[in-house]
Amino acid sequence: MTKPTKGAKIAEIEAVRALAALAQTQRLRTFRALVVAGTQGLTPSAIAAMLDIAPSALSFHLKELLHSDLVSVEQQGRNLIYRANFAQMNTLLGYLTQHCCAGQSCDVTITSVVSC
Amino acid sequence: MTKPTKGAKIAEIEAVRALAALAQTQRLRTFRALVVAGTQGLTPSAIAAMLDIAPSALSFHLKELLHSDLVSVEQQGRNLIYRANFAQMNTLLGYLTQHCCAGQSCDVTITSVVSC
DNA sequence: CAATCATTTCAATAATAATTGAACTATGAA
DNA sequence: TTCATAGTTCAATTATTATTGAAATGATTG
Repeated sequence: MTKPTKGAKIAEIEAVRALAALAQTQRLRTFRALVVAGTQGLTPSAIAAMLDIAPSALSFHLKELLHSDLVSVEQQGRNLIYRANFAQMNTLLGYLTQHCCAGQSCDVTITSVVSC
Repeated sequence: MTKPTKGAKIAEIEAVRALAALAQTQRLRTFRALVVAGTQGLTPSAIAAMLDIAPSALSFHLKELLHSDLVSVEQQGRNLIYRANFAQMNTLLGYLTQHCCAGQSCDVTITSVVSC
């Protein structure tokens, strides 16, 4: 048994914002790339190269992700480093599980999810 | 330990669709209401009353939810009964957990999620 | 300092999504 | 039948999002 986290709470409006941030192909891919990159993070140019997306479009999408708190930025020299905010993603998953997964089959599924 | 489910897979495009379906206040509320209602489900008029939403707007939102397979409908006399599709919600959660939650802190969170 | 690289910002446009109200369809009840 | 109820569909409108390219910002290097 892993130690359970408290799991910060999230308001409906923030949940909607985070869902909207992920509800777009380019942004979902961006976020996934950041998840894969882990603590090291990625620069916008690296992401743009991976996803073949225009810099200004990427900038726009990164801002959406920032606003929903799903990613963070840090400046490093003349690069920016974006990182996935795992805590916020977990908070979102917690919200969805608690509010949108009540009732039957829920705990079964949650257990399956542990395989991640 | 609960028995783990297989957890149907979902493609990126379906995940995006499901996320988009939930990424809107009225629809998130609608879905939540259906989750709470459980197998009994709810009629559009019941939902419209609960959420104070115009019938045609609700119809539009329900269609979005249907398209993303997060809800199902069944006709019953002159009413329609909408129900949350828990399996699809679980599939979405599985997708998010596997693809957007890799790396550190994931299993910790998943465990916390079991409390749902 | 001048040049360059990384990135953002801005304005214009294009594309999608949401809201409204009226009209339509189907079922069941009087 | 005829009427009322439940819900959808449609067209018009409005609002929100996304894409583009050009210009601006800011840090680093020569």
